[in-house]
Amino acid sequence: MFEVFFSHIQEKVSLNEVQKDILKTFFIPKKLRKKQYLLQQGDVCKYLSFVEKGLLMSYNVDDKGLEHINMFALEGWWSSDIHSFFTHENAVINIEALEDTEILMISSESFEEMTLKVPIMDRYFRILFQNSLFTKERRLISSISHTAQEKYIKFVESNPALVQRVPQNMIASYLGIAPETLSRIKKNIALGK
Amino acid sequence: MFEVFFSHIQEKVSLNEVQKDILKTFFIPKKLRKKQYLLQQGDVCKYLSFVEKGLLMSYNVDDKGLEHINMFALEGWWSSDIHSFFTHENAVINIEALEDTEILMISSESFEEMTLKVPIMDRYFRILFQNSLFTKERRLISSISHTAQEKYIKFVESNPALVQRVPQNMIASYLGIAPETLSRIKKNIALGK
DNA sequence: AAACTCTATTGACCTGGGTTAAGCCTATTT
DNA sequence: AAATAGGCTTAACCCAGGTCAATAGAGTTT
Repeated sequence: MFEVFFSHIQEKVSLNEVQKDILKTFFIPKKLRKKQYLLQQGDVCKYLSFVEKGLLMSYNVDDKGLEHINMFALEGWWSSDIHSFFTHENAVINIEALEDTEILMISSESFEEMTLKVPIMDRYFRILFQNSLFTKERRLISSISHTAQEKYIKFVESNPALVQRVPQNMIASYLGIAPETLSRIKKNIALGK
Repeated sequence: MFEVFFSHIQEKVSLNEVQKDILKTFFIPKKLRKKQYLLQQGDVCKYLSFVEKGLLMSYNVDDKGLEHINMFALEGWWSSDIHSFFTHENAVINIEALEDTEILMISSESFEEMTLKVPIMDRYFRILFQNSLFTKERRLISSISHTAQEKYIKFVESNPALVQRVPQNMIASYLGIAPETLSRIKKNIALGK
């Protein structure tokens, strides 16, 4: 159950067996069925979750009632409404399983305790957040300076696994374009642009 | 010189005098004149900088030669090309002073050493990055689901200080809209939308 | 296998905001 | 104080991509 988990953490910091055993006590394994919610907008996000197997997506519904996918989380990714998790304010996103999924969850109280008992986890999450930060930065730049077609091409290049596993209308939503537009883009690309 | 600096850090973690003295040895004070570059696209970003006084902006030039402002940094904010700073790859952004500015800089080697000598700084930066992460997330959601006018109104609400200190065309660039559009939006708002 | 439900495609039409270009106003610079 | 530059506004025009609507598989349910 913890294979993917420890291997991902050890890409960033090293852990000894004692630390691993302590970590295991803080995380709760959970299985989600396809289409099952992990979090609903308006609830407080009590857990930060690591995907061991499967696929999650998070999305928000805007003031006009439109859904926008914010992020997908494959094996080895974390998912949560970070703001809600750390402040206990209401979540602004929904998290849903796109496939049957196995996760490891930690509550915010446990998170606090974990960083005190295994301080190197502050370092792990510092590195994790700093990496996500620059990925988001790139996405933000891309959302402003690229055309819909350029965004799609970049997405396919950097997320080949998702293209296989996620329906096309969800990729459109993630890219912030209409599904009809994505369909036309694919046609253009097939015709050699 | 370190007043704003320590007060900001101590909003997130507490430091004793010994830790403060150690930290002081890692940071280099520097003064920048208005319009002076702190970093240019293509160079490696050697420093992470904290703004004690003044105002920085970072921007990138896209494939089409268009400039996009990514972020402003007022007193109490950090600025750098995080990715370049941590990986030593070439920076994709420029950082420039919009006013005469005083900063505290730390090199990446010093950063590493600092986190080893004062491990609570891993925690400080974990919290800092996690907060920036959710701010970026919000901006990304906003860039997709709001109209140009809504984006501007939100910006004014959440950044009143910047509206005073930054020229309008730069705010337009930050919001990803044409300066002409922003001018029209302000007119609309003045006319009661 | 018929009835639903989801997803993708295609066409016709429309609009928010980009582009181009001109003119104006306020600071700097010389 | 004249010249130059940077910033702001306005108008005319245009287009990438959104919206609406119809059609058609592909997968599920009864």
